[in-house]
This record gives sequence, structure tokens and C-alpha cells, in this order.
Amino acid sequence: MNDPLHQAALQLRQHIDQFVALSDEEWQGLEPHLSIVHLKKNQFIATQGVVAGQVGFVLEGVFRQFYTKDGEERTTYFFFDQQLIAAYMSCITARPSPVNIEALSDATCLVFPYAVLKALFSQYAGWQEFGRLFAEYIMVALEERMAGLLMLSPEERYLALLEGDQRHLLQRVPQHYIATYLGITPVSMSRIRNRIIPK
Amino acid sequence: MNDPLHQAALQLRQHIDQFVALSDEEWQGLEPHLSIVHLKKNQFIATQGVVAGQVGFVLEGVFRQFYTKDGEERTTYFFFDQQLIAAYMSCITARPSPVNIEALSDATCLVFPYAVLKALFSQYAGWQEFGRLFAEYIMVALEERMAGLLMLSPEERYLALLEGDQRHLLQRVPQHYIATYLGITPVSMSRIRNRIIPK
DNA sequence: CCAAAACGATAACAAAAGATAAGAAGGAGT
DNA sequence: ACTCCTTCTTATCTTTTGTTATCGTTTTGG
Repeated sequence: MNDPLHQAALQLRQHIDQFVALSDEEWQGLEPHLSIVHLKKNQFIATQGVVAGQVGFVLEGVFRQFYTKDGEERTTYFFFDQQLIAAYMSCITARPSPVNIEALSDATCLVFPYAVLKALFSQYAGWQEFGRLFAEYIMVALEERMAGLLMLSPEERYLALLEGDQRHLLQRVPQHYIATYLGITPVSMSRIRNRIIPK
Repeated sequence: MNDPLHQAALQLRQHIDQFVALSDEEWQGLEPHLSIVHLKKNQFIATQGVVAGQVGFVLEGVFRQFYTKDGEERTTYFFFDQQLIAAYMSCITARPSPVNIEALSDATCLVFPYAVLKALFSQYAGWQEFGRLFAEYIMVALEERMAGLLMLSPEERYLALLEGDQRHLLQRVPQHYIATYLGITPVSMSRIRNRIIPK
């Protein structure tokens, strides 16, 4: 019995159960394909221009997903413990990933091939439903993110971050990454902080 | 036989077939619940604060989806012929819609209750798969939209619109709606146009 | 057919953000 | 303990965008 792997697998199953309750048989479709990967700080688990084929589940560590353009980086998401992580657009479309995903700390992930998940979608009703619910979940998150970028000023976005579910993010991630996450420069964010805090 | 309704239903089926090939039986699960709705210009089919329950399919007309905040409007999407249309986030989450959807012209839609679709999801594998693929489709579109807002300057966003799949949009929609779609003011967009066109 | 409203361009000014550079503070690794 | 690198702040200058208002033009509705 591979104990740490099994332990991790249980955590993943628990996470997936928040979307759908899988039968043991359905779960057995995935479990044999799981493995554990250790990553060092600054290591990439997805690279721009490369078709992504792996899905991960963060056991420990912090990650950022970001675009680059003309040497500039814009962070689109942060990933923490107990979260599924993947260049999901690339998996779905089977096209080269537009984004990179980088570990911001030493990290441990459970990983499995997207191809396995895709096969499970067509094989088991439970997995197919998970696929829908998971996509819907991401969709809602993206909609809210887009609405924030479209509706709020940089200052309002920073305030929203301070007061939102993601508050913990500020303690665990360098500020210049957060700045690009908010669609502004680190310098500008520093000014905003200055404008806000005194009040 | 209700001919115009049946004709419209065929169009919808054809559209859905682009995601999955439904069996006749699966299709029959939806068809009886379809009806046709005529809308006048400026009429709303979804309203901020109200839980959305209907899904539509545009047979004719143009729609915009927009947020309001402090009396200001920001357009998040435009809908045209042969597209599914709904305050989908609200349907999925069963929470009050954050957005309005308004007809920009007189319009005709095929409509059905989301509850029917939801029931079909759990009843038929084909519909469940459609649910996943449709959510993934929207997800990819939202990701690209978010990336545009995060990575591109207003001018680049306008250029991207000029050269993108949505080019036709410019002919069919008033410019001040497009401006808020790009996350800028109409005045600013007018300046951008001036800066661009001479070249 | 006419009056009112909507639309788009433009100008002038204010506010905000970007670019760049310099410097302080803290950590990591040797 | 020391150096180097990263992170963050601050200052200056420039550019862009927002705001407000005005003015033709077009569209709409009565």
C-alpha cells in the first residue's frame, strides 16, 4: 500500500465530492492514474505554447497562472492548497496553452492525465456531471473576475480584494504579482495602498 | 402542426448538434417545452436582482448583456442570431442575476425553462454532455475576454475587435455600447478611432 | 412633418496611471 | 557576517483616460 499517495487521493476525492458524490466504481476509474509530484519554487507546471495534458491537485504550495506579452507578465489566477490546477483551457481545446503556471513556493501536487478524465467523462455519468459542474464553477469565477475588471477602478479592485474571499492571498503572495492580477503596475498599486491606508 | 415553432426548433437542434449529436429521444425531452416569444426594442429578457429561469435561442435580433453600477452601464456581451442566450450565471447558481439583458432591436426568440434543461442533464447522457461542453465553451470565451481586458490597452482592444470574429458587431450596435464593452468611455473610444483611422 | 431625443465628434481641463530611476528594507545563500 | 537579489516605496515626468460641455447629425415618435 502506498500510504502518502492514498492519503492524498482521499483528499482529492473529498474535494471532488463537493461537486458530485462519485460511486466507488467511478472513483476507481481515476485512482490508479494518480501520482505525486514534488516541485521546487519557480518551477513551471504549464508553459505558454505547449499543449497541456496534465491536471493537478495542490497538496501543498502556492501557484500563479500568468500570461506574458512583450516580456510583461499578467497574473490571471493564484492556486492554493486543496485546489484543482491545470491549464484547463488548453486541456479542453487541445490547443497550445496561452498561459504559464509557476510554483511560487516548493510544492506538492497530485497529478493525472487529462486524457483519463476525458475518458471518464464519456464512461461514467458521475464524471460527466462533475465535468459540467466543474466547468460551471470556473465559468462563474471567470464571470466575476471579468465583471471586476470591467466595472471597478483599480482602487476599487484592490479594496474588493481586501474585503473578499481571497483576502488571505495578500499574506502569501508578493505584491507585484497581485498588482498584475489587478491589471495595474506595482508602482500604481503602491500608490493606491498609500491612498487607502491612512483613512 | 405548429409550423413556425417547429421550424425554429429545428434551428435550435442544429445549433445544439454542434456540441453533441442528440438522439431523437433526447431531443424530444426538450421540444415540447419550447415556445416562441416576440420582443420589442429595449425590452428586457433578464433583469438585475431577479433570478433567471428562462433560456432563449435568438431567431432574430440583437441583444446586449450589461451590468449597472451607480447608474452607469457596462456591456459584457452581445448576442445575435442563432445563439443561445440567458443570464446563465443566475440559472446555474439560482441566485439573483447580476446582469440585465436587453433587446437592441425588435427580436424573436425560442425560449424554454432552465429547469427543464437541468432535469434533462440528469436524465440523459447526451444532455449532460451538452451541459459540460456548453459550459466549457462559455468558459473559454470568458477566459479570452478576461485576458483581453487584462493584457491589452484600450486601443489594442479596439483593434482586436476590428480584426476579430466579432467584426460584424461594429455595424450592428451603437458605438457607445461597444465602448463600455471595451471598458472605456464613448469619448475615449472616439479618440481612439481618430488615432487609428488616418493610418 | 416637426419636435425631441439619441448619437457621435470634438475641445478643454482634471485626474489617474504608466515609465523610469533611485533608494530602503528584508531574506537567501555562501 | 556579508553580499546579492528581490521586494516595495517614493519621486518625477509623460501619457492616457475620464469628465464635462458644446455642436452638428441622425433617428424616433407623435
